[in-house]
Amino acid sequence: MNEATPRSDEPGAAPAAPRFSPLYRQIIALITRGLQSGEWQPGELIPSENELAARFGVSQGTVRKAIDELAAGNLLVRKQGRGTFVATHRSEPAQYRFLRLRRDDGRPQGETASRILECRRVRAPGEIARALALRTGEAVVLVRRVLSFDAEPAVLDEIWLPGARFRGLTAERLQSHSGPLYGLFESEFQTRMIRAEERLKAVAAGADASGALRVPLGEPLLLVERVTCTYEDQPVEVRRGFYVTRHLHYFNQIS
Amino acid sequence: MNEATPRSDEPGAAPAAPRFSPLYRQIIALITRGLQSGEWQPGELIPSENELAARFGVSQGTVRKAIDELAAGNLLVRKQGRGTFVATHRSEPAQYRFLRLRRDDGRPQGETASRILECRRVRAPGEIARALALRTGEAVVLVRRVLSFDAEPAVLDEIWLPGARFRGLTAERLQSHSGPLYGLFESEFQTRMIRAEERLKAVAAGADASGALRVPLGEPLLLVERVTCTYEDQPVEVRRGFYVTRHLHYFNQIS
DNA sequence: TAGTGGTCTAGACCACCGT
DNA sequence: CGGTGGTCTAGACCACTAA
Repeated sequence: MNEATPRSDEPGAAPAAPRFSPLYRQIIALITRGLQSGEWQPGELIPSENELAARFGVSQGTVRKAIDELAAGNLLVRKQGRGTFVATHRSEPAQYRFLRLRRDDGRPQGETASRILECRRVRAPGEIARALALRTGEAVVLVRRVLSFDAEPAVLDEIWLPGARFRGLTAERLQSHSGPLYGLFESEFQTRMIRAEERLKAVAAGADASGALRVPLGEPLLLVERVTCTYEDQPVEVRRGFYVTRHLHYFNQIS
Repeated sequence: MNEATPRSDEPGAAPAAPRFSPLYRQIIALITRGLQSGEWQPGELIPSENELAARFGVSQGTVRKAIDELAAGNLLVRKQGRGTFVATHRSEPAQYRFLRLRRDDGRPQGETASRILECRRVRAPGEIARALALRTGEAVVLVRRVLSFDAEPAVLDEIWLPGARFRGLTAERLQSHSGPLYGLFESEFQTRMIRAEERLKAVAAGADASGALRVPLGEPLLLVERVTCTYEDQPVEVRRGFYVTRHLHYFNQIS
């Protein structure tokens, strides 16, 4: 590190603040900045460890530790002999990281189809605005869609996105896109979804869900409320999904 | 490593098997064995990195990498300046790793009470036996209980445990115990729960759940089916929990 | 064969904890 | 203060990939 050596932590600084930031944390921040700024696009190869070490003026081992953490956080993907790549929602084998629905029998999830019900620009209700760190009434995009597995309606999604970031998103664009939504967001709106928090509840199907999912009124549905964040933990999506769990289940691993 | 250097991978060995096991993996296995055998009990301090390095005949950095992974897997807990401890379900601040229920308002979870409905030794039904890697008809312990938060019934649990491992488990012992069940299992039955897989569904309350949880028949409930494993991914518990999610939710983090 | 990440070592120094 | 884990470095060698 050429300037601003991390050891300097001025003793007169804020008292309760973290008193020390190791070098590799700063390297993490620098690499993250490169990802965020689009210097390295999803799917692309980033410079080698030695190259980054030279650029940042630290040892290769320190860069290695930084990349280790970023890879653990699913921001980068290491491939021995080839290099380190920016993770992507498109070509990843593990793109099911965010859709945790599985068939009760172990069989693979046949064909997945998405039908867009609507895509409107509206003013953010208070609750949504709060979750997205916007002001109430600011523009948001509301998308409603039904996801089907093997022609069976499985999920009714209601998706809220900040209007500014998703300028130009239309039903046509959504309907004509194939593959995971987050792949579209990443390539068309420079927004990569990194992390999400979900709250799950069991609810009875209302008229809306009942109609869209073709299940009886009152059918127990799994309600999944998600807030998704991009870099720096910035919230950029709120989602309410109603899952039909008659032949499917939400899978979770605790470890 | 004094004997059996990892480099030796005989070329004539099984073709599809992993061809190379790094040193630190072997250290992980050795430390895990120590945990499993009870050489170091939950909550105890394990030897320092230097001491382990000397014992195993490797460098301190290699032991460090092994402990890093074990700490990431919640088997060990590092405390700077003090040493490395065996993780425990008793005194951990993050003992809520396995109970992912939260109040809808952010407030802390007042008092948690457990009422044991029954604790019987029975022959394992086929499905349970399969999940526990037992033979159908082998002895298992069936525990049924209700968990209440602030005197509100919240969870009806049906817990299946291998009879051999949990010899001597009785309703009295369960009822008289306070704190998380896994703490009891760990101190009384030398069984530490490490990892779990859960499948979530929404279901309608039947007569059983309705009565035990004091909710109307047909009330949507969150059904959580869990298989819990101890060391070496050995399954040692099957659980079916019915969660009342009127004022609570199941919290999950995707990252 | 050259270049990448993966492993292993040895040694230095720092931050934190208990005594 | 001594001992612990935490960070950083430098260098060696291995495993894997692609050209």
